[in-house]
Amino acid sequence: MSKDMQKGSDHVAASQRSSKKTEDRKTYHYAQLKEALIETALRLTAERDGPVFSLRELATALGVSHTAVYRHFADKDALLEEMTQMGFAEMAAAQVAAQSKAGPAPLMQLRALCAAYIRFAVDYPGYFTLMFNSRLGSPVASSARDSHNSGALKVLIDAIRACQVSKDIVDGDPERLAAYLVLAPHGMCSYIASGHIPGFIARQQEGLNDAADWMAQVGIDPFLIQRRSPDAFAQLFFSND
Amino acid sequence: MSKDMQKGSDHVAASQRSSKKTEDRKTYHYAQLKEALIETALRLTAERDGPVFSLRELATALGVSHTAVYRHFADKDALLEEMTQMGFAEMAAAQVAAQSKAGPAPLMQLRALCAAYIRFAVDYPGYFTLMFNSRLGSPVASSARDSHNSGALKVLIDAIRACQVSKDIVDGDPERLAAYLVLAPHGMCSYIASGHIPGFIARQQEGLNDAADWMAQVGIDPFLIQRRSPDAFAQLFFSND
DNA sequence: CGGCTTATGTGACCGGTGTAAACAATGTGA
DNA sequence: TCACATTGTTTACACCGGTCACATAAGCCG
Repeated sequence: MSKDMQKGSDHVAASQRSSKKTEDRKTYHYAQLKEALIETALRLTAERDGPVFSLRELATALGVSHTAVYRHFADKDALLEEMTQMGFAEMAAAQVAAQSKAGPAPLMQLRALCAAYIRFAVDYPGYFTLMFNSRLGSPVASSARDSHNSGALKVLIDAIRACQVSKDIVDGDPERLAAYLVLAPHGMCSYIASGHIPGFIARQQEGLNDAADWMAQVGIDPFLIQRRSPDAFAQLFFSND
Repeated sequence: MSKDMQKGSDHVAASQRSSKKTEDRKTYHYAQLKEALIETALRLTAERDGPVFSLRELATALGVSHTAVYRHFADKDALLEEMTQMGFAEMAAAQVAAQSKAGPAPLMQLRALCAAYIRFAVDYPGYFTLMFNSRLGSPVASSARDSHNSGALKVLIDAIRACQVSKDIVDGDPERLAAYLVLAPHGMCSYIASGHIPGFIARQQEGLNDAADWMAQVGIDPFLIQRRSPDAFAQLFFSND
């Protein structure tokens, strides 16, 4: 069942070339069909803003019989599940990247993380839909998704801890803070992924990019030790009307 | 090339008819099949936490041929679309009910509305998934959904206006406030509907019912004119740890 | 009443989809 | 070299959404 994940760095291209040899007789295709399947499935998911493809389409796109998929995945859900895990990994990577670009200030890092959450859903709506808005049947998948999700949350939790150490935001269970801070961005992402961008974002902000930064500021402010005054907060909230 | 070798082996359709033969008309069923279809479809959706049924299953559950559905709906999306609209109507009704139960104070009403948003997703996850987490193809459906959604938002916007008049919360575009206030509850609902209840809610709160009230308080507080102090806010946020 | 139109349900069928089973070609280790 | 596990193919099945020709009930009009 568990296959050794040998790292044949890229023989895919080579084996694909083999088919170029004359009329690609019955010679076989991939040594690593699995990688190619995932890759293509991810591409289709990205193109269509969601895991909207059939196994047959996927297989024929790679010039392979549709049942070949079952040599590498138990069923379609297993494929989707692996893709989902890669989505969480991608998301975590995006978070880390955003954090490291934000400079040394813990509060700036925290804001960058919140903004990156939104940006991820904007940049990869297919991933987001796959990860959160689609229904994987098996409870196994669900638990795996949960663990990966908390893995992605880990970065956020650490950032919150740093902000507490630097006395930027209030003390208290960082996990709880992280879960709450993520709700509003997640809600917005859910709207976006389902094709419904809240009107005030679409109209009154210049774009989703700005909106991400704006939301990060607004969302975190209530937890700052040195909060804005009510007036200043309102001014921030209603900026660029 | 096997187009049609044997096709039979499904004659369950007559069973229900013969069973009701004694008291009901033998041949015909419903003058209003449409209502029965929607009703059953909603029941299945509620039972399965999402619109997970086939037209054939739906039809046979009512003892009719699956093509009968097409006498009342153009296609499956049309059925789902009508169900979606009923979902928004149900949600708006729940909002109004919650508001009227909250007493006369505008701020209490606003809190009740925010809590009711979450409670709706908890009570009717099938509806919620249908309304927000499923992908209706047609842009028509999407626009109808938007308008109905803003219809549901209308109640919230009015409540916000009332709170501004009563000097409970800050001035500013009520629509924008409404859209933002709804994000965190919606994010939580999206988590819930996708089977992922944030850990801190499941563990540290007594239940989702309490969590709804808690979230309404926490979410609105930043916009109060008489905000809590940072300490008091933190105390509220980390209540019942 | 009889005949017409219209609304509604039926069955046969099409292309497509996920999945299982038997089979065949490949590569690898003994 | 040869058995054998790996991997892709062929065939087949049950199910799905959707179309079409057809049957039949309901209503309407003379």
